[in-house]
Amino acid sequence: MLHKPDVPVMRVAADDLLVWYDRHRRRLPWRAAPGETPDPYRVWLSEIMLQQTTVRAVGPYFEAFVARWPTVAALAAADGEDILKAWAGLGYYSRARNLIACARAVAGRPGGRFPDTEEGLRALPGVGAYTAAAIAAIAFGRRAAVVDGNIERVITRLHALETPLPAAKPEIRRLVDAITPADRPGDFAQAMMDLGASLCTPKRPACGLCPWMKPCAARLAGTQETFPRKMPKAVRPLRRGAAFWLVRPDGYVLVRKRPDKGLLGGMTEIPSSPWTEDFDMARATDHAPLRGMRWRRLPGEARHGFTHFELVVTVFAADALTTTKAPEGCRWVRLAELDGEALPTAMRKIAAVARG
DNA sequence: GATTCGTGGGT
DNA sequence: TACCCAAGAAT
Repeated sequence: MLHKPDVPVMRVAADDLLVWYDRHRRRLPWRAAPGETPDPYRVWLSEIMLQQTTVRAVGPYFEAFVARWPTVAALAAADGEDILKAWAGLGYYSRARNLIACARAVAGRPGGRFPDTEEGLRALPGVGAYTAAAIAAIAFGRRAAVVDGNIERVITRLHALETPLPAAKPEIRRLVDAITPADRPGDFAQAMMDLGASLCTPKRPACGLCPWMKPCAARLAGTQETFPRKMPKAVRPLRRGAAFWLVRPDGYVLVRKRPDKGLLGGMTEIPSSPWTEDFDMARATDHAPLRGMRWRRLPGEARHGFTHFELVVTVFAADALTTTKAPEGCRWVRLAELDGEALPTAMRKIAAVARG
């Protein structure tokens, strides 16, 4: 099944990659200098932030977090709401909720230290197969098969692996495990990720500079850009909804905390209707947080793309009184302090439409 | 195994 | 413009 008589099987040398890495390693805020002992807290925090998130986007967030919460104990002792506010804009907010739970779990362990094995790490909230292996290897020098999106691309090209993702994951893991050295496993993992990020890129890989050019089966066949194979993805539907911008004459606006689970869980929102594909805009104000208001539809719309659907929100505005009580689950926030709230980007776009 | 879960930048 | 993609995890 896996035998490909037309593709020569070549020996892949971990050393060739490590030599390249020692010369070209990226300097990243969370990466310890050569010879220095990595801080498990910084390794963990960066790995959580980097899940499905670019290095560029993570940078400022990582710096802000370690400046404000220098240790896992400090993070564990922090107000959860402050952490959500600091995370706002980075996306995938369940990560922030798991971050809090994980910090508190670690702080409650003997010595307040992270587990130093892949298995122990895997049991922590928000730590899956990739992150557990990455922390074990990078922070604790454990030999572990680290497989992220970069490494999937590198490995499927190296072996010209025809199996489409995600079905290919178990085989990729075996192939990575087979070449992971006992010495410098953390550097090896980071080297493969650097390779995927800088040379073995999705488009126009720089094969001429690659330390693994010779053993790469896809390069030999000239098909490197076609890997990894992937299952076609579903079309993204369009959902619509309404948001309700209620302001008081003294400069307060009504906001609401979203349920802890689900989309934008635990974050602050401009009170909104559900978002559906068959939203009835004529009955939009049925979803308003307060009845009996003179809701007027504002010009323009807020558009935002989520992973699995496209969103278009129509904004309705009304004037409240200084004495208007906030409905259940809602609260008043000073307009000038709205930016400091745990507002996801989608909500900031809605606020921008409302404020003209 | 398939879905759900954000956001910004690159092409 | 309309995709694609990024140091994935939880359910």
